[in-house]
Amino acid sequence: MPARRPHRSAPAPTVRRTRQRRAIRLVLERAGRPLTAAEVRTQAGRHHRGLGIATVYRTLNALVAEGFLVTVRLPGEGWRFELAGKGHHHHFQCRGCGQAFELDGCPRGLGALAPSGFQVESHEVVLYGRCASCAG
Amino acid sequence: MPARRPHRSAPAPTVRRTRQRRAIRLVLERAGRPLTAAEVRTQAGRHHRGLGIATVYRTLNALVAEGFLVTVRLPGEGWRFELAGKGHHHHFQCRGCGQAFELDGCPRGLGALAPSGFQVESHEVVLYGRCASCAG
DNA sequence: ATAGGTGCAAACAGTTTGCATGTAT
DNA sequence: ATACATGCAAACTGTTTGCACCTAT
Repeated sequence: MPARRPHRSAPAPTVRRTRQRRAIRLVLERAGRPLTAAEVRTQAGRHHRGLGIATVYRTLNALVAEGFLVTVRLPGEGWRFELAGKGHHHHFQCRGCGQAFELDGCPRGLGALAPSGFQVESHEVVLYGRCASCAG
Repeated sequence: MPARRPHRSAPAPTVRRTRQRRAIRLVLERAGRPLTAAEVRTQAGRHHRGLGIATVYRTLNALVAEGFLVTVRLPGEGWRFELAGKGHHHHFQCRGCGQAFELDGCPRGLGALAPSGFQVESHEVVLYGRCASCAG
């Protein structure tokens, strides 16, 4: 029987404040829209040269685990990350620049589309078109 | 100046009827819902052992190019393929079995969700929950 | 001093492509 | 007979993981 670690002694794993993490958090806080890992790397890389993509993913996933970010997936696209706590909303993707944006509001009566016997638990809505910059 | 190929002489590339293509078309015709390449391979493979995944993709993409199939992409999922010509519709994905199903109808007023300055060109709606089999 | 973080490169999954062989025409 | 189709393996993209080195604590 292996010696059991004494109760209450598990050292809370220290979360360190590194330059990379500061930069990544800052980028997300300022974005106001969901960002891909590549977008985060590019934007954070302006302040911190040579930021590795693995570090970006690890940090983003850690921020999701601690509840600071949530993930967003659009059809045919990779992971995006946005600030948590915004409540139910949907997204818009621009066909010009490819960027994703947040939308307010939610259409009603979506559940009525499901055939009988199907139980609807949640839904996603994505609008496509041109963002304000690309439409101009 | 390179010798130009004579007008009207391009030999129309013959499309061959192979066992694999028959099987793949048949699977899609009978599915009644969008299938992944892996699903197509499994189902076609019942009639044709040892069907290569590359052949499945090449055939599916050819069938899309000739207008027999259309592609469907759900958030976080790979390509799916369904029969063309069904008109505008959306999809349901079961959280139990992961399968995708077609829905009828379309909610109105989605465009109203977009902020001013954004031009909405199209939209996607995906419902999630449990299909009739998985809900039972 | 030490646990945790970083960057590189390798591993991975889904999809596509190159090439030698097979086969419908 | 010929050109298109197939199957395997390699290439590719986006994401994750292993590992030696680095650094905040």
